[in-house]
Amino acid sequence: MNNNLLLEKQLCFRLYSLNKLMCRLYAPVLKDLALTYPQYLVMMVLWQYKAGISVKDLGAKLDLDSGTLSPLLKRMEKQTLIKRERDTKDERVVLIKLTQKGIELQQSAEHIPAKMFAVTGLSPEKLQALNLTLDQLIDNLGD
Amino acid sequence: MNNNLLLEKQLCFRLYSLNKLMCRLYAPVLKDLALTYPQYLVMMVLWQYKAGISVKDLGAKLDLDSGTLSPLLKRMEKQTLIKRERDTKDERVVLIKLTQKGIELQQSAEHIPAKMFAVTGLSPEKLQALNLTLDQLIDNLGD
DNA sequence: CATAATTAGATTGTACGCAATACAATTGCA
DNA sequence: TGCAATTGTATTGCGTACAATCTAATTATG
Repeated sequence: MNNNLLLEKQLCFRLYSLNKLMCRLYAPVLKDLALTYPQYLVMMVLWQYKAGISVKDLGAKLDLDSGTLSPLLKRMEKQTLIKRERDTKDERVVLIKLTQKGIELQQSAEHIPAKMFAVTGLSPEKLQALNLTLDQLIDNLGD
Repeated sequence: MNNNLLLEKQLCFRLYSLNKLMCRLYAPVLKDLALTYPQYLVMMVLWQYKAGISVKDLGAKLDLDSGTLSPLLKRMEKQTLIKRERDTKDERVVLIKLTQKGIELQQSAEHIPAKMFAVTGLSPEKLQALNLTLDQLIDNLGD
């Protein structure tokens, strides 16, 4: 009997498990900022693009489509973290911009990366090596 | 300005992206078996435990709670892939067992691991090294 | 042996993730 | 210019994830 179908052998299951573990580890930290994990990812993009970014470009960065982003962004708008404005140059485009509250939240998030790095228990070198391997894999999987 | 909050620097975002990429790559392959990705994970456990397994033990293997598993298993029961029976020794326990259809589906899945391995573009050695690193990380994150 | 504590599942409510579809704005081209 | 194709976003529907809560069954303890 072929045993290649064992759960423990699958790379995909490791990635599935790790993603869930990460979400759970971030959850209590992000709760202080009243953010969910995907909302935190959105905020990281917006902190980088303070002039604003279209839903489309945001989706390209996060690899998420409008079916996910539209309701997610509406919830964030309701929390007054972001504003949504039609682009006057192209009315199809919705530009996402941080509110003052959204901008200020960055300070409260500055400590998170170091904190989460510590949780991984990896040395800086191991982390970098892992990141490189994962980037290569993302590339191979034809992102 | 601290730039540790860049999306591209985050290990968590790589894992988040890879998990989604994996799901998308499996989706068309699993569509032939009429399985979703989490259902495929459940089937792998059941193919290993043909005598049956409790919902609790299944949840421990997959790291999923009853809030996720109960409806998921009901959908699988509706597809007649599995049966759900109360354990006569302990009426609180629900035992999950494959139907004949569920058992036979394994043959149709045997080709999937090799196929997906090919997609990764990794050598067997690189894959094994990556799996080891990820297992260590899973361990560190306190699975 | 009665009752409190524990355990196994189910249910409810919220939030993704994504396919499929719809629609309005823009662009391309005859 | 007129109209088809394309583009950007929104909506709908389904399937996870998971916290919180509930119920029934079992176990522990005085």
